[in-house]
Amino acid sequence: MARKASGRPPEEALWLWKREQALLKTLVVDRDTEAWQRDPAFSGLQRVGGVDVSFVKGDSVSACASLVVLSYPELEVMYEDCRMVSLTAPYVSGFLAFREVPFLVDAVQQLWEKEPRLMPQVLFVDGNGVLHHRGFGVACHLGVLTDLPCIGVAKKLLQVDGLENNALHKEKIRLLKAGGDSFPLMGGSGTVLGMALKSHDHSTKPLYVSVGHKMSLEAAVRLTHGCCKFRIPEPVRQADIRSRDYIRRTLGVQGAPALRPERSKKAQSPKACPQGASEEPAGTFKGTPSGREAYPRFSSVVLPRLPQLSLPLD
DNA sequence: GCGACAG
DNA sequence: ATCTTGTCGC
Repeated sequence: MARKASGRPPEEALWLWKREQALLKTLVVDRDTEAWQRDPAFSGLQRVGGVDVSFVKGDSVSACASLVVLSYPELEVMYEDCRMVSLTAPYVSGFLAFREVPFLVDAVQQLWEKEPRLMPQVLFVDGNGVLHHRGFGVACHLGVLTDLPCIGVAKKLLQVDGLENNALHKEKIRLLKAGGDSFPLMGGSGTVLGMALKSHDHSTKPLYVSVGHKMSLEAAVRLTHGCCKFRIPEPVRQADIRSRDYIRRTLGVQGAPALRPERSKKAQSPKACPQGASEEPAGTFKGTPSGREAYPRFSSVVLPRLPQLSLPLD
């Protein structure tokens, strides 16, 4: 029952999405807002979060959205939430957030309701922040909707505003010596959109870090390096590993030759991990008249619902 | 036809 | 994103 991907949205929808991005972009804060962000050792920082969405192989609709929270600086998982969702919007470069962000916001919202003390003080997002076609990537989008500091971490350079993955760029990468080394990514307008970061000593491919929300680029790069045990920042890496694992166990019985006849979909709770209450797949926009509003919009709907940001005191 | 294309 | 085994290195 692998549903197929919707084609490219009509220009009408893309126009609305661009308008949405332009509106929300005015709310982005691209500087440090928390004391720990300026501390040389990030003292005061205790919880870092990561989000990711993994897909079912032959299906472009079924996916697993995950949110994990790790302790800092130990980087041990203290919270995990994986849930199957049905994506409605197709993937369109430049509009990734409209496909994935609603589910990530839900996950954050649920964490706030059930384990507010575990709310991360910063979120690592798989994708770009201001390093984006219109300066508002998925990391900015999630940051604004949740009001949490966010860092965009992409694995490939998004070639926008004059940025090119050309010979010169590759040479700069080759010159990065040790983990933590980086160089600025300057857009055509002379603005630094992000940094290419060698996340650890023996990594060939850099990470492309950009500001998502409520954090300076300098702090974002420094913290990203501080969260890398491997090339991918541990919060995002754990979210990725666990979401894929969840999928593998969810349809492992049906997908491959059943080695274990008695294996339903019940196995999940290593730590303090709510496994998505196993209800109907989220993302099936209920109060939506079928036919109209083919794609979700949420800014003005979600913002008022979110709780006031007041970091839990320990 | 060719290059781009976050996830 | 996903399709995919072994292999080289610490």
